[in-house]
Amino acid sequence: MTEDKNADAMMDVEGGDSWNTFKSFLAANDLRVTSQRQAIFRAAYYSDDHFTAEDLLTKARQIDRSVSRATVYRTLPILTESGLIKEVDIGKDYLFYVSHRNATTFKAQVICKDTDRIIEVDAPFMEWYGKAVAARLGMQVVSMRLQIEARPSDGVEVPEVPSASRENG
Amino acid sequence: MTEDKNADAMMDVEGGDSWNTFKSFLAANDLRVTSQRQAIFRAAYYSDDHFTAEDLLTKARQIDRSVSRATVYRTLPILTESGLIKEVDIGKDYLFYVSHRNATTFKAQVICKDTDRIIEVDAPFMEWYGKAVAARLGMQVVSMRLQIEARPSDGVEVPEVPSASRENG
DNA sequence: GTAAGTGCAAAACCTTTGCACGTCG
DNA sequence: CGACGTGCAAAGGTTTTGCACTTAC
Repeated sequence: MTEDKNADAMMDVEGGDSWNTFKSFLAANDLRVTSQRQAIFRAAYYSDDHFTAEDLLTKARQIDRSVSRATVYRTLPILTESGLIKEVDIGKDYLFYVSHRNATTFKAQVICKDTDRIIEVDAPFMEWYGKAVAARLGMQVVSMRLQIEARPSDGVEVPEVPSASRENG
Repeated sequence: MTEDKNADAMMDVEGGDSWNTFKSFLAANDLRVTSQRQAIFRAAYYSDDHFTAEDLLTKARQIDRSVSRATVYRTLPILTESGLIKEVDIGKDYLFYVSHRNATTFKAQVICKDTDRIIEVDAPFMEWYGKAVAARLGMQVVSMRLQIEARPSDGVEVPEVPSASRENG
């Protein structure tokens, strides 16, 4: 049940057939295509915002009732390793994730202390800077994160950014 | 027991009387000076490396046997709020802390994936960069972190840095 | 003397894991 | 049909908390 055509139908919405990317990744790693993985993939990849494992469980269950928490936790590493989503650790007790659609350059996170909103900001310069810092220590960058906790300046209203938690730099 | 003179005797080792700073902070916040807090302060502030809560418990107990895990966890926020130590979250299940002696400029952390060592690196430029990024969103920086996971470049031996996990930039 | 601090052990919380059953290929 | 995947519930591991006792001031 939940034939491929469902996912295939929406695969071109974002311009790339990411569903096929995912299926290929599964095949390449001798992993099976299950209805649960498909539901979790869809819920995650087409999310417009940062989400937690619990969020993802809820969304995936709206697609396929049989999805369990354990399977969500077991599928998240597959999605991150396939590059379809990105893990975002902002130092809370739980992790966030974001769909990696369109992501090309390095992103920093601005975390609003008042609203808890996470804003992904292009910071291409950081890629160079990180490499330089690491090189000075004779090391190669594996990964990197820049996070800025901030709050609205006095008198400035936080703008509503409907369905777009990404900004350009 | 454990008279003030013990702490007072070592207070000038690092050039500032941080013990008095701590006592003042406690007084200013209507908190009491206890032997456990003194032991934890000493174990934390005079640490030469990043340490966990568990590490701190062990070290503090070498100074005062009566220190409990609960008190360590209850004292850590006091130490960070007083500015004597700094919390370092590198995304593991547990937090690290570093003594904040000498710390003036913004530091980034380079985390060696091979050795798990954390190296504090001066990155004063980041202070400006973070402010600029936040300002563009109409926000003010509350705090910031730049972390670089890296591993030794091929053929490069990681240098031993005895009693100094801080580097200059 | 009284309010604050402490130790102990249990609770909390997200995430992982063991096991028996289900299902993809 | 056999190996991989899943759901459930219990376990894990760090940090927090309730409670009765102790201690600073």
